[in-house]
Amino acid sequence: MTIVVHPRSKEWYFWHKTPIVCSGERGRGGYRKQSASWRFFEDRNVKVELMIEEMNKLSVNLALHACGDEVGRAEPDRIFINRRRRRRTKVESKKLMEMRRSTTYDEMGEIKKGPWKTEEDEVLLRHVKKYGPRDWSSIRSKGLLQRTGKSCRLRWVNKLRPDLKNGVKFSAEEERTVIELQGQYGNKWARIATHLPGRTDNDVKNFWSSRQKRLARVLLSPPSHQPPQKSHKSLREPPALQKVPPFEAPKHSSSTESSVTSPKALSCSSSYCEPIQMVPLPELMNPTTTNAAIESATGLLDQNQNQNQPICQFEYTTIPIEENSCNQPPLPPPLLQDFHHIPPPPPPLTFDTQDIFNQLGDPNFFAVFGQGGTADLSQFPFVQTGGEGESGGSCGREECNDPLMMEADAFMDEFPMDMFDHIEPLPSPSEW
DNA sequence: AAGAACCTCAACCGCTGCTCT
DNA sequence: GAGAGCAGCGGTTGAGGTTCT
Repeated sequence: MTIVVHPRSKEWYFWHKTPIVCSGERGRGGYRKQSASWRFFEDRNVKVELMIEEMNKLSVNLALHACGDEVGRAEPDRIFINRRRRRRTKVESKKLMEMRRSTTYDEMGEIKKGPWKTEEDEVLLRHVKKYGPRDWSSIRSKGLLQRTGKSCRLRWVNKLRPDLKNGVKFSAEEERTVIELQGQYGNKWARIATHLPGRTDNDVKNFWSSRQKRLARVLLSPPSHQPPQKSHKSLREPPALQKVPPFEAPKHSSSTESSVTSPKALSCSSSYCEPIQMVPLPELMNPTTTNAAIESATGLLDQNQNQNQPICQFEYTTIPIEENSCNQPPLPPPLLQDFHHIPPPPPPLTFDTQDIFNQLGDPNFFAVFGQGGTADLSQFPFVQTGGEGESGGSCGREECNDPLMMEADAFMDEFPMDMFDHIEPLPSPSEW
């Protein structure tokens, strides 16, 4: 986290993954490190004391703009942080990128994070040339780069190492290899990568992860809602997904494991593996066969076929599916191999504004701010604490009394309309 | 044109195991 | 043998790009 101050506008940029813009007039009394909400910054390694001191010195008030994931509001003594996962528009993304490119920011002695610059790569390459790919931490101790040894090593291994197939998609052969080896070794990406020249463990991991997500989505999407590829996904399937020929792959031998929910069962650690015939992935795209295949593979068809609403149990979850889709002839069990590693369906959107307010209703939520306790709730304008307090004043609208009733956009409406007009790309440093 | 959904990939984090003192 | 430091690994996150609505 880095703090950037614009000398003219006195805007503060708290540089994390995304900037938070702070500007405006100072309230009476200046800032004090008082509110538990400062923890928000402390957790991000912001030098809070310095920040407060500087803010008081410059007489700037703090208002948090929505320029990324963090959204909040500030009052003279405290800051209210909310988090809102909002996808940036293209315009916002461009602005952000422009800001990042044009901003030179004070390192304040902190470790640099984020994307690598060409100059940094060059420094790293020079170091490796001279000393070999080792002593990563010495790069920082020698003052060559403000990066951790870990970060340097990662950069070298994943991007700078010679003979890497950067930007080259996995061939069908490579995909086959990964699938096969994953079945053999489990998620030992580094080990798998040793069989793939020019590929890193990160490459393999990313490939596998993408593939799993894709498969999971295909499996979880209701068959009846799959018109002749309304889902644009399979139109964009990578070639290998469509062309991977059948191949031999190990199979879990334990019949009891096939429907077990333990994640341990996901990897083929069993010593007894027998080769099975794999079904080409395009089969998975067929909604009429997929669910039946799952049922067949998990051995649940028999259990459920008498029920009115057929259920396809898949690993951890139970998925109601369309009646007719389970009446299709099942595929042979080998298809199971491909489903073993699919994670349970993701939870609902993790951290949107509604979640925030749900959490605000939970007394334990504020424990994360360190000073815990419901007594602190009064500091938060969106939480009804029973008493009147000053909290109500900061809200100014009756609907705010019920956090659960407050919509995300209503929260945004709390900001002055012109506040967001303030967000403009920083001028280039030369103009400062 | 704008937004949503999805994909890819770079980079970070936490943990583990190894090596050295 | 204990502890510190480091390298490596696997999981996760988030930015940016692409495609579709």
